[in-house]
Amino acid sequence: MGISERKEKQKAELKQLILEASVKLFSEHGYDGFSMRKIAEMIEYSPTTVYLYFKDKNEILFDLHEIGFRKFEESNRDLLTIKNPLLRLHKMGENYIKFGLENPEYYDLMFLLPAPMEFIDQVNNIEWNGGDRALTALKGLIQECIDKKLIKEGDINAIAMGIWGMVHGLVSLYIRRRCDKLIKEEEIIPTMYQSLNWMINVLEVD
Amino acid sequence: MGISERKEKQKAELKQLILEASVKLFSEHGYDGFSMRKIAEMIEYSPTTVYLYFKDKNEILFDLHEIGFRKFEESNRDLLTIKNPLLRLHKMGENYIKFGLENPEYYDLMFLLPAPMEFIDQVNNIEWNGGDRALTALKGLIQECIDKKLIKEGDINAIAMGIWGMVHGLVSLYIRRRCDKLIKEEEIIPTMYQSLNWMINVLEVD
DNA sequence: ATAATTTACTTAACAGTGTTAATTTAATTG
DNA sequence: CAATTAAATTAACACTGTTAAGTAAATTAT
Repeated sequence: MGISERKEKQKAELKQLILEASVKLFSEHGYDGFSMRKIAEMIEYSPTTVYLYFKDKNEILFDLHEIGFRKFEESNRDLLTIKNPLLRLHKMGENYIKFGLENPEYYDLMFLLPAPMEFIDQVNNIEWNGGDRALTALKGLIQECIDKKLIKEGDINAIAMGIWGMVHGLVSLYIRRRCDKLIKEEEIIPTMYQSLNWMINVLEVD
Repeated sequence: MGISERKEKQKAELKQLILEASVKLFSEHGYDGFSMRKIAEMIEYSPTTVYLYFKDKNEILFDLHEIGFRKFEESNRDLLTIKNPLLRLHKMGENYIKFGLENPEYYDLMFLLPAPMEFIDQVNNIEWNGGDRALTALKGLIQECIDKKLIKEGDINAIAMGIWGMVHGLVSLYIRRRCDKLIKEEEIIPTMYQSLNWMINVLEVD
């Protein structure tokens, strides 16, 4: 059935086209500038056509958030070359901050906006794989540090949430503009890395 | 001029009425359920009347965010009884988390939503006093801890941002539902306090 | 006391949003 | 070539924030 195969391929292509337009629209104009009607306009279809390929706006935002996670994992590939787990942990934190600063729109979607989680709630039997992979990686690395007695012992979950919380907190305070009213412009980003630095230092076993 | 005085008082009263309706609407239904038209309906005026008392929606949200800060400062009054600065720092962190968990809508406005910062940008000669007071208090406390050699030395700004970042990160991951897909429901909140606990412990000088 | 003016508020409208139902157009199958 | 299926569209609903224009009442001036 070559004909139905080609049709499916075409359907997949239009879906891809919608997604690509969405990526462009979202990464350039963020959540506020993002709308179903604008996507339709970009691909030169009527707004309702988009609904033949995606259940709703949240499904598109969920897909975009997954693209963000893949981008994030990509940016973490260079960690594999670092042997020392504590050093790797430090670098992982730096990468996290760097990713957030360089991809604020994706970061927003991955960790700040309600949309992707709302989609997960609506659709059954679906997990938050992106977040799960990230946290699992972090916990594995912390365990390694503890095993090699590089950092002080403690509950893995608490340590992981603490470290994640801190870098996430820094990035999201920055993205949501809670820093620029309190800290001199040119000192914000250096301070963020210094904070991470300080934390890695204090948790290091002497 | 008793007559114009009374008129001004009436104006102030309606402004207050709008604000009270806004508080109720926002704290019960959050940002998504909040609209100018709904406020108008609540106070039984036309939607455009609201614009005679507030420049736009962002001004109302800014005012609400300030109410949130006052509520937060209120909840921190019990800190004054604690003599030991490190203990006070710990308790301040706990209060921060507790406030976020108990007042997620206010927290959203104070630290997560763009609206209040957008208002500050639009209006000239206005500072983010709420955030400024909070960070100043935190930095003062950290300085006290360092002076009394209770915690390891380091750059005050970096330490303050690190601690704030961490508690903010934890609370905002919780509010934006990034925890419940990764951690067992009943373990989330205890883990948050454990994370704080762990951080206070590692930064303590031996 | 009556006319002019200011104040307080409303109606109507614009330009947008997500989404659904009904309808048309095009392609495929019988 | 007709019947059916698939794909896309138009129209509509119920919202949103916000502005311009108009109305009614209260206040001030003559």
